Amino acid sequence: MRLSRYFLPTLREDPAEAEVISHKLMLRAGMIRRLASGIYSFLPLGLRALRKVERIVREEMDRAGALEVLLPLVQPAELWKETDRWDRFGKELLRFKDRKEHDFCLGPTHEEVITDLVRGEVRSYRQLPLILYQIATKFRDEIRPRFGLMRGREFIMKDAYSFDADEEGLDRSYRLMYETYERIFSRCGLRFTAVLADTGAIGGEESHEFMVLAETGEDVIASCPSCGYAANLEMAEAVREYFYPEEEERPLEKVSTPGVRKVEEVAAFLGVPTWKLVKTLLYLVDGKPYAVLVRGDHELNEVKLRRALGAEKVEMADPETVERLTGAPVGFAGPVGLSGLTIIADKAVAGLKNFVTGANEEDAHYVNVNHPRDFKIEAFFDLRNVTEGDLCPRCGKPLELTRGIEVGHVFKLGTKYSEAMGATFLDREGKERPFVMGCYGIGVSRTVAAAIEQNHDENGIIWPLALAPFHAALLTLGADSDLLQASERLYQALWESGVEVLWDERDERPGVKFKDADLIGLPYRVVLGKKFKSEGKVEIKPRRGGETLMLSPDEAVSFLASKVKEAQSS
RNA sequence: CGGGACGUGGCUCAGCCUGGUAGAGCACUGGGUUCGGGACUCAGGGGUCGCAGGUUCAAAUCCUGCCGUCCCGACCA
Repeated sequence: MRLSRYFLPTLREDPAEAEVISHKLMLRAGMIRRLASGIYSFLPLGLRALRKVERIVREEMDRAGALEVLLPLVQPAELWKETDRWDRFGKELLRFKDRKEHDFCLGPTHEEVITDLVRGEVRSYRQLPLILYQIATKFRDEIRPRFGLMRGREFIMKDAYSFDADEEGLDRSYRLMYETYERIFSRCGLRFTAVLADTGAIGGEESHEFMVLAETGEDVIASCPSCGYAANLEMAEAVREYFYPEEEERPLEKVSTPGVRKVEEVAAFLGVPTWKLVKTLLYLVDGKPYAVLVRGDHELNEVKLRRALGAEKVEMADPETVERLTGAPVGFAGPVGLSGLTIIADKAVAGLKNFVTGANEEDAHYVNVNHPRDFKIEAFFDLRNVTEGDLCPRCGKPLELTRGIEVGHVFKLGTKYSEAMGATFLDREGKERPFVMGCYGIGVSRTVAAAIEQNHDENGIIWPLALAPFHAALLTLGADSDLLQASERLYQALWESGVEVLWDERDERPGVKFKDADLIGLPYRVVLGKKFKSEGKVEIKPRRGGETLMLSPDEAVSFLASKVKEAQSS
């Protein structure tokens, strides 16, 4: 492609709308443009990168024996009512009516549609297992879209669904998809890890997330360098036991703490360490009030809370509810004297002596609180986020916390959807049974952003060869006809030998070409300039750094062709 | 949904507090010089100052409402 004829509007300055690096760079490199909040157009360069991811996904899914379909974006409400998700799915489900006043939604995911398709067509265990997938646009009306393609409302996703006759079959399909995902992200040239995950709103039994490791990731991963255990925060079990020093229980005492609410403020005010405080968090769990106790220096994890109580929905009580339950404004809740709700606690609270809590009274705290002397805890659970220093639940060595971007998610769904929708087949004995299902997603557009988030420097993107929109940039520095003719011959020869090259033959100064080349970050930069005129050599420089090669045009072609071939066969 | 910030040529922003003929840099068009890390110069084109109302002799500027965008939080592949 000749750059003078390409559509590549690069920006020299960071656009005001972007905060994270991948978003800034994608805008600056002319890959995407925003149409509305969380909704983006792909420009030619961005589309080429997207297609690279899609192609790898497609090849690997096909290799695994999955079959590609294309399902509708617009879906009728009736289908969603069958699984009750019409009511249960939050506002992310964008609903609307057609001209006949029939309810529809934009598909945020396609379990209902695929289950409907399969229940109509698949009758026998002999047709199983079946794995169907699509690469398509999804729409989720996110509460707060942000970070460009990382959390858009409209996005490209690969979603796959497996149908098996039994649990063993599901295990095989799940394993197959897990391995396929490892192949996909390896081929993309990304550093990633698979972690244990919660199944969330989609529901199901077992789940792993595939995380691209990047400092700027939204998710925290707990991993164990010794044994390879890895889980996201919701799943990482806090196994560390605390043995508190023997202390005599001192008498309960109410102290005045005017205007002091936050843990750090209270600790500083009373001159005690933050771990001697116990936070009392008020929650509505499926509508019922709970007081949840967590040590002052720990953080409650709501997903753990939901799971511990087997609840559908947990939400923090609003200030009015807090006041009604405790008789005090937010910031002074405590377990002593609380009634009409259930008190539970994180395990780390067990055995803590003479701690500090709110007094359910404005500007007052209790000191020397003791359990069970002063109040009663119904049950202890693992409710807190692990922190640096927590121990691996599998091998007991210290855990490390790193950040990642979720690009893939695999679930075992079981029969949740097939039962709800009456999707059944006849087994060997002629008995009707629901399909045992799995579902497997990859955020395709997010993967592009994650790749940039993981691979960039102060000058721009540094594409992994497998995802690069072009393999190389050819810069012609100068406009004399010899140079242009030699460049054109090289350009043709590169394409003919399988090297996708973007030729910058614009009438621009060298600095402009170098800056743009760095910004769009193609893996190799090939320069024809002075050295070519004097010595007949072209300059090849890897974008990632490393030595610059001076080669003849023929050598340059075979060098780049071999690099490309190498990457494609890995 | 709560809190905060912002909205002025395609982009980045100044001007607003203290009302008085709409600006800069980049980008774009034409000329000249330049040519290995975002050149210089001359001449140009391009703006309902987010929208609607109000105050005023006069509103980008002050007031009210709405819309949009971004950030933090709750939520989520």
